[in-house]
Amino acid sequence: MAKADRQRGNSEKRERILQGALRAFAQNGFYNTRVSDVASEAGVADGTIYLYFKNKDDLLISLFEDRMEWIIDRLRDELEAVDGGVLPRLRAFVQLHFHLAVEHRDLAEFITVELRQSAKFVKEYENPKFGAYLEILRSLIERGQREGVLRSDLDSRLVSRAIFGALDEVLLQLALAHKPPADVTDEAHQIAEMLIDGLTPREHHKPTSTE
Amino acid sequence: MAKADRQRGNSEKRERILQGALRAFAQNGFYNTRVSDVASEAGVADGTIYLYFKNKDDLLISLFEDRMEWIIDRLRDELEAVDGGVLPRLRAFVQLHFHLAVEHRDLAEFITVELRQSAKFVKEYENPKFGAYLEILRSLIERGQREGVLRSDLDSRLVSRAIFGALDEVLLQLALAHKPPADVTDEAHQIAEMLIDGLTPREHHKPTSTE
DNA sequence: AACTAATAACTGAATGCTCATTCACTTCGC
DNA sequence: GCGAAGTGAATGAGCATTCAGTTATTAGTT
Repeated sequence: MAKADRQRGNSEKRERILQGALRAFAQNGFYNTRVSDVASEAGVADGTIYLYFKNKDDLLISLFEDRMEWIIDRLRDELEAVDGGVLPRLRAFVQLHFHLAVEHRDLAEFITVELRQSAKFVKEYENPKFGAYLEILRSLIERGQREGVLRSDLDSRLVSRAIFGALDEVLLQLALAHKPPADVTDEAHQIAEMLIDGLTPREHHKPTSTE
Repeated sequence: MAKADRQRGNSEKRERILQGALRAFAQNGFYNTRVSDVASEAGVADGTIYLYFKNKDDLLISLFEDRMEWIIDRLRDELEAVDGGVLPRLRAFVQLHFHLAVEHRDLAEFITVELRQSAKFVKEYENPKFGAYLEILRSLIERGQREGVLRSDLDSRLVSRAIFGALDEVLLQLALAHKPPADVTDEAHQIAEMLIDGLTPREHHKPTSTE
């Protein structure tokens, strides 16, 4: 059990550091956070961080990877648990997105604020996990299009990006404004209805095929 | 004309610095840009920047104010020139948003990437210009709701944020991907159609009033 | 119009501060 | 008592900001 303990000890400390980094970055942003801030937030010495991460950039990227993976797993699991077709799942997706964020405010602030920056400026980092997130949404939309419950004249990639953007922006407000859960459910509902109405088929969508 | 020349000379240099800052920030982000980078981009000495701006933060904020004001003025002007009701204007708004961004890629990258960061971390800066931008959209939506061409069961503030988010996220991709203008028009069109279909009234929106 | 002086605009090397990162040393687990 | 894990003071690089010195502009005087 020695090995297992070591393992556990190791990754427990790693996790503590990640948690400290999350709190610190969410509060002050990556560039305004000192490595020593993360260290004291995590209750370790400055040097310890370098036993688990190559440098400050690596800490940021690792935090992304780790937390995004967690989010994606939860989303996937909870979506699969939703019975019914594409529309209920889309609604669930929006609700989940918002409620996850409210339950984990630090995480929400971190991701909404740092995602763009980091994607662009942390050299040679492609952010594959964010791609996976979008992919969940995209495949859901494509399925809806194939089944005929969603209009097919829109590009699924484009639409999923637009939806993500809408959610993300509204989220940013929610996270910063400390809104109560009831409001969150309501706002999520409104957004979901708007998006779904925008995506369900209507007569005028195919003016060429008069058949 | 001596006085006028001095004036012109002054603000021309200020503008040169802002332009340099825009290019530099768009390329490398605020935190990865040295003041001396801005200086050389603008063709002035490092010290000169401090004759026009209090410090690096002030330069960032001034750039926001200045460029946002320019954008807002253009949006307002061009929207007023659109005849017809709310729907054509909404469509025009989306097209304008995208085409402005493509014509001014640096500006688009700067705003999409730095807006959130700055809003949150440049102390005591409330970003009133961004509020004015959202307000244009919100008042357009409210008018549509009053006139009955847009559904009234959604909060206009929430919706305008969601729309901004959707546009902004798609824009980010467009700006980074260097897409040709034809694609831009098409993507703008798709987004506009989706949003408008999501916002126009349908029977099921008021299930309580069976009347 | 030429000269002078006063003022404003500009310059960029020097200053000093803020951290990320390292490493000689200590502590822990076995 | 050995190897791994952890520590935190010391190092040094990077960079925002300053300011003594230079150059351009304007106004005043003859």
